[in-house]
Amino acid sequence: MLSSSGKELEAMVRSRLFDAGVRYTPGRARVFRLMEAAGGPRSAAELHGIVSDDLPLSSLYRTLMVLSETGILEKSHGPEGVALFELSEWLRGHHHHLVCVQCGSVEDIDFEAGDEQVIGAVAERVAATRGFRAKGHRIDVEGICGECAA
Amino acid sequence: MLSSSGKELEAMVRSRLFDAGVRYTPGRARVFRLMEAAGGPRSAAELHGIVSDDLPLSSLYRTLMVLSETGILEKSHGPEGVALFELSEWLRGHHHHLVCVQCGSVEDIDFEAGDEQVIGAVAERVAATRGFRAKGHRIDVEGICGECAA
DNA sequence: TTCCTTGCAAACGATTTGCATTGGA
DNA sequence: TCCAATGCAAATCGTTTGCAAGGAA
Repeated sequence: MLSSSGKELEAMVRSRLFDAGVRYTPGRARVFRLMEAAGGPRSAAELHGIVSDDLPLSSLYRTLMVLSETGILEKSHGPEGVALFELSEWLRGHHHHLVCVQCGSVEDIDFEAGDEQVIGAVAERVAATRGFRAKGHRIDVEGICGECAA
Repeated sequence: MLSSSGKELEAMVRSRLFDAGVRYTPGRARVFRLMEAAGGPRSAAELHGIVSDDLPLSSLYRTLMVLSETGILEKSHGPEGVALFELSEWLRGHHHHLVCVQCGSVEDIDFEAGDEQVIGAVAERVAATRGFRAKGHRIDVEGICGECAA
């Protein structure tokens, strides 16, 4: 679940961009709202498909880069290597992903606090045995989504 | 830890390639041994750096593709989007990764059986609430490696 | 001989960048 | 006025592919 509602999030984004000396333009607002509405990581191509009308790919990429550099979005990569973007954790809240190995869809999923705590503890303990200081973890649950199972 | 030792693994690879009607050539053996020796996922560029002498990138890519298609290797993507390859689970055994957010290095890490069981159960339970049938999971523990912390 | 494999060079596709233009504060 | 933001086209870079030559069965 999102940690705050629309207006609040937008205010947080606006102020972070301001602090970075970057304008909150209509184009950026548009991309931000798309990401807010998305239920998981999205590729530039998918986003472009939605706003295909008047938003050049290069501008979209530039917007995604600015939002990533300012910490609004986080960038990752799907199984085929295409870049995927999603709201970063301080806006969206900590979560994981359900990845369908059949159709490739990716959905956000929230674990319960208790489960998170257990997993975090395991991660820290195991990492420590290698002189590694754990800061966080990323989990992809792989399987078959409802659509594909039907 | 690897589930079997060198000779055994090679025999498994050889027979799987044979079943697929693919030859176990010196070039493929060479790449396989590199992957066996690697302690984590490796990019084509990294591998090429090791055998730079006489192995064209295109041949290396083709070898990696053949080994992936036959299930010897698994392909994923690093934070910058470059393709990474590693021995697949039936050869290497189930494991996870320690990812250093500073230098980008990726090391294999084995969780204890008990921890795996707990995590697997959580993943299945959570996935089920979304009509998703969990088959497995992938965990990246992010943090600072010993080298970078020093 | 018949396929599979290899190397080279060319092709690809996703992403990035140079540059001139537009627009907001 | 001034600097950031935009659009377009061209450039990049990792990766893939066509094609002809080399080799094993």
